Amino acid sequence: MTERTADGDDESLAETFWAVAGRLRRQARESLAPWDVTPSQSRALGVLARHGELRPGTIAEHLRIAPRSATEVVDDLQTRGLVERRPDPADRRATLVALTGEGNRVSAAIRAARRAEADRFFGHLDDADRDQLARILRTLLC
Amino acid sequence: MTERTADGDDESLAETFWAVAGRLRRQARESLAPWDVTPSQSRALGVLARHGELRPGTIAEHLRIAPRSATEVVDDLQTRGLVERRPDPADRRATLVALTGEGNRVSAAIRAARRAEADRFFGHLDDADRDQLARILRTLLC
DNA sequence: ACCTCATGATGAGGTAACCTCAGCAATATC
DNA sequence: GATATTGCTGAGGTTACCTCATCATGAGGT
Repeated sequence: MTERTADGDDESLAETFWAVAGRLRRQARESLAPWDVTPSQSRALGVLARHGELRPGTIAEHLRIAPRSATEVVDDLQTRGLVERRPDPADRRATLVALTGEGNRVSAAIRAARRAEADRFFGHLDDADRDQLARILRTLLC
Repeated sequence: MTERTADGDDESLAETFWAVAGRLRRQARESLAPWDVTPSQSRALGVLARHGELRPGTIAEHLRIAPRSATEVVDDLQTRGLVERRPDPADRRATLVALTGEGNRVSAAIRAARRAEADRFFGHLDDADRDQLARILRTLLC
């Protein structure tokens, strides 16, 4: 009886926001399944695809995570053969991480899949709402 | 590739969404620090405060997580003395989870803190945008 | 009464995505 | 040269989930 669903719980904007985040997260994970790549790995692939070879520390900055965490993501991508490390000729402490051929292919495929996924997810909105949402979210980022 | 943003990698709505999510998450964690309660625990406290005593499975539904995961959150809250379990008189398989006195106090304090936090976070928006955002997010939840 | 199936909670074990702290090597600075 | 800083990584921890198997109980049929 009454409402059984969780819909009664969005008393605040934040709650609603998190509910949406959960959905989006699940869907992202699902849409990445064909490549056996996790969301955070795919984010790192995206950064590399956009910026070319980078040091782990720089990847960390782009992903807004701790340097140590980037090491981990790079490790995972390397064992999957999607990236390779090579010494940075400019600084022998440093390492450069670059996409392999496979990494480039997978990264491109994922990019397409993510776009499709976003279309599916945000497709329930009309164009005006999508624009509104984008604008409001950007406002929140200051 | 036409990237405009120097340090922001937000090429899509989804990226922007996750950037906002990250901010919100960090801020939530911070604002909960005084009570040594994690975000997921605080969400469970909120559900209990709003609905009164519930079974773990029902809490799971409200939080949109697996029943087993609710058991875990309840465990944590119980060791912190914020909730207690008692047998459900209506079904001997089931357990009811209720806030303790302490749980009620903490839950109320957190509720206030979260409201303050949300005001701070979403306060950059004017009323119209806040309404828009809430409406759009609810649309995304179907 | 008995059998079967569904349900509620939980034990065991796993995963993703982070974190900090300490240490090593190389570089920069004085 | 001595010292501080930087870049990466090993070790180990945390949060918040998950699935699968198990056990007791409940509901329904024969």
